[in-house]
Amino acid sequence: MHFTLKQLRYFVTAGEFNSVTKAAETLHVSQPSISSAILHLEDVTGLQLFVRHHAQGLSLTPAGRKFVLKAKQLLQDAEGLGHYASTLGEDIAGSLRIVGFPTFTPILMPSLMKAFVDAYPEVTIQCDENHQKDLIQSLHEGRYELGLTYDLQIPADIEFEAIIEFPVCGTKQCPPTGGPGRAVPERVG
Amino acid sequence: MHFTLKQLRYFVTAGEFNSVTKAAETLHVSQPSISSAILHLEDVTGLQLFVRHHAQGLSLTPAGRKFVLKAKQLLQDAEGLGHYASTLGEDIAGSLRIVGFPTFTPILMPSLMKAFVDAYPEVTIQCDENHQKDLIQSLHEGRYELGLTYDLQIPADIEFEAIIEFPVCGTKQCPPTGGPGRAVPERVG
DNA sequence: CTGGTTTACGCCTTCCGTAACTATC
DNA sequence: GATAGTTACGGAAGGCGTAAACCAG
Repeated sequence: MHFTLKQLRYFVTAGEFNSVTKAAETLHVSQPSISSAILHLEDVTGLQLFVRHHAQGLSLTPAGRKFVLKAKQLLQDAEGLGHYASTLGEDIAGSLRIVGFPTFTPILMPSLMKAFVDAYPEVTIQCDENHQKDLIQSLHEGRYELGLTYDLQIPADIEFEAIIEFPVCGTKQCPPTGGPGRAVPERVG
Repeated sequence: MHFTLKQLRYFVTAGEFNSVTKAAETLHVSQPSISSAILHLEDVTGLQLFVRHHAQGLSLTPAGRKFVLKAKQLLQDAEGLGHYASTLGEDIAGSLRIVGFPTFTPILMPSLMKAFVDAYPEVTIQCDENHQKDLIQSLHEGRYELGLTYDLQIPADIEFEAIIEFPVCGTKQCPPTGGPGRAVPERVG
């Protein structure tokens, strides 16, 4: 029993208009595309979904009517999933997990977090502490989006960005931004 | 924001195993298929769903973990829709709408309906009456699955099946079985 | 003859699998 | 060197659009 979301979309809009042609215009495709999608659905379900009136559109059978309702629901859910993914990328109602190096995290984090939650109040922040090795590993495992530590032994696949430097001893104090790979700053500001 | 159910399936099983290879074996496809599906999803959502550990599988990012849950739900719904379509074809918890010709419907229907509900107790039957022209039209419109009438002026696209004949005058008294097109008897018994 | 759906067919995109490459352990 | 994920590329399949056929009013 295999069908695609596209086929459901074509079928549902055809059902809403009771017309292949209208559906084709609405979806900006040709009539045969709509028609074949419907045929395919009727094939895999074994149902007759439409009654064809050759010169004046089509109308749903009782089974088709019931099927449309559920199909519409599924399409809405699919669209909802897309929206949901967007919100995950825009940190709306998202959560940001940060892991920091113990020695200076208590000193730096409060002011950083305050500035961040002022700009993005809908983000919930969780902050833990860990030493370098475990810190790197937990970033790799995706348990945190952000780490705050020294620029020491940072693997190449973790993007590093300096926020503070200590000129006296040449050591940089800084936060590798983001989990490995894609940069986080664009996502969280 | 476009993705397919197949891509979601590939992604979800990869997430369950934390491995492209295991997912490929489970789904009987090659690794590149899984990989490209994931890449596509990461592309359209703008999210990083996995952290890649080159030599030892992959692990979901926090965003990926959340996305998996919703995606899994959608896949279950999709499968549920397929099951639902099957039940529609097997009239389980289905309804059967019959329209009969007024003169003899009150005489024939009771015994027919009794025999039917004995065989298929889970079917609810609705029975109306209408004269020939309206009867045919409502069958065409899919408002009834079955009509009970004389073998007179039955369009070619409605399947006719005789159940009683009147030898005296040569007129057949009979029920066209099923809505137009596909035969209903196989579906309802 | 008109309006609307379906079939026929050729094109193009997408998906898939094999093989080679890369990176970690 | 072994394992696992990704890239490259050639082939197959499915989806799409144009054109033609079909069918009812």
